[in-house]
Amino acid sequence: MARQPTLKQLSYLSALAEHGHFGNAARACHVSQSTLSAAIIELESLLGVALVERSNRRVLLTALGDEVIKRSRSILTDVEDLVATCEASAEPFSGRMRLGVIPTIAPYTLPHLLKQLRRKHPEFQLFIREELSARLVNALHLGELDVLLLALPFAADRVETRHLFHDDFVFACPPDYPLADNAKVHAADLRSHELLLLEDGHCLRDHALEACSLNEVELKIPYQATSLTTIVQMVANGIGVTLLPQMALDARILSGTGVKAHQFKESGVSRSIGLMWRSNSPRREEFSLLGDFIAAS
Amino acid sequence: MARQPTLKQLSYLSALAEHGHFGNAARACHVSQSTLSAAIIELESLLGVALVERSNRRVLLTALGDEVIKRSRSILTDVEDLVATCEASAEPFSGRMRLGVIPTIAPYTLPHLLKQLRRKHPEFQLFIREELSARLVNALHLGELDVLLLALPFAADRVETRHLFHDDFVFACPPDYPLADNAKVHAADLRSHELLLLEDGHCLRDHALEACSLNEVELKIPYQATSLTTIVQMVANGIGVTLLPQMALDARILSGTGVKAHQFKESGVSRSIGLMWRSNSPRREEFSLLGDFIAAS
DNA sequence: ATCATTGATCGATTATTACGATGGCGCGTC
DNA sequence: GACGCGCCATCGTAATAATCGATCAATGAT
Repeated sequence: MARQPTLKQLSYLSALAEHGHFGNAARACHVSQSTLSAAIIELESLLGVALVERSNRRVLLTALGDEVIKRSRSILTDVEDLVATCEASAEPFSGRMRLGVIPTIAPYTLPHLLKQLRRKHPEFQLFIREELSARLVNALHLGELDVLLLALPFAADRVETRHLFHDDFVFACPPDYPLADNAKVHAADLRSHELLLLEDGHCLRDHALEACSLNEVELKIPYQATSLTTIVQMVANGIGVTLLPQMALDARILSGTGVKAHQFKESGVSRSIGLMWRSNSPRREEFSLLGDFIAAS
Repeated sequence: MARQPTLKQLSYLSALAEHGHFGNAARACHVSQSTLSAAIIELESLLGVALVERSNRRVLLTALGDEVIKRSRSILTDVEDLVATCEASAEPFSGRMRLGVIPTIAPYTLPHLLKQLRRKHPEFQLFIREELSARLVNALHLGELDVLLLALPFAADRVETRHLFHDDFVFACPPDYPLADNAKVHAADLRSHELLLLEDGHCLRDHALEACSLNEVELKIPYQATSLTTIVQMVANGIGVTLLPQMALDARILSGTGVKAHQFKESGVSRSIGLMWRSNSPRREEFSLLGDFIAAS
């Protein structure tokens, strides 16, 4: 395997080509003339070719030297770009980050969040991936994602989580449902309704039931949908009732459907929204700052 | 000025990303694990960012690390290309060379020479510049050219020259000129003819006169042309006679014109064709080999 | 609980880089 | 044509950095 020239050698060569003079080039590089001379000699010896032609009056580039200079300058520029990229990423909200989000959060939180991020931190590149919690955690451990935005708790090893805010559940029923407009419902009353829920795998399902202290087996669950929007349509058509997260309502998921929403009499009927990252991730503070940002926006 | 990462560090990082394991990567780089570990730490410290995420089971790349890896690989490839370019140029006839040629040689020698070069040394890139000797020497000293192919002698400082071969002069006259077909002419006889020569600056003019031991003032020179082809046309039209280099005849400069060529009775009526390069050029042997090639072809 | 694996750390050694001083060469000058 | 000047190469030495083997600490696996 042939040895490689040093970036330092290449930059010295570049300076030499620019100044056409060993002494001046050395001064520009903040090294002694002998150092630069030795570096050029070493470089030429390494490459096995003559790059510059010395004379007492000036220094000339060989035809090959010219080619090498061009390549060297390109390489040096690339290295500087690499460093600049890292420098830009050194401060929070200026690099790139891969965020996994579950489907019952993404459509309701991301539009506003991304808009705010773009406004406050235009350099920040946030890549989004929307999948079920289990898949997200898997991707997290595979290193495909850096941090997850999901509903907690969700069992996972070697991770840290941070709670951001609570997202209340509300009771959603058809327009003609026998319930006064401003009435609040009891979580326990759900047992007597045809409850529409998302299909297995969506944590919203589990969290909603748990928040209401309900057990799946004691409920009538006629159908399982794949998205909250679908469920809302089904509720609007009188097929049943459901539980919706407040953030979906805030995002106007009910607008135009006539479906009525009722708060629960009990407090704490909610899910916890939080971040999750690998416990040995080197970007913990940055994730934490992202959490602050999400909670605040 | 921010410090630069080392190519070694970048290659270690690349190996680490490839193997996902410090020990294996170190083995692949033929260094100890501690060395590679220290190098990565140093690199991260230098860039001020976390590139890899360590755990006891595997090594994961940060999102930024992924970006850095991509850039690093590109840089490393560029460096390898640079080295390869030089290696290819290390052996003669495989790099690039800038050759200056005078107008009274170029059209008659280059076609065949370049064809042979391409055949024997397809990797060799020879850049040609055609100008008068004085300009070529100037360009040579400016470093714009590496070597010249011209007629010798030509006064110049700090150069070395090498004679390659003699190029005989022949006497060229109109078809109806009063001279037996196979007759040879005396150089001294030129005094009585209307002699057409190239304009000032062409060394052919001086060399031709000197080869014939003639002085410009004792000749009838009705017109000065800018190219041998033009002169031949004028000779064909009966305007006068001229001296032509044998290489031009070999290149069939007379074909179709009816102009007759006559050798000189004297031997040594010729010009010397040779190479010239800066005396401190580092490619002397290569120029010499090029000379061999030209003389042989 | 114990063990195996892995990356980080430590101290010693070696290799590299850098410097100032000096030498040698080519060019211009007197 | 001898001299002086400017310039790059070389040398010896000092500082710096790279590398190694051994060991430690942390983390999963058994």
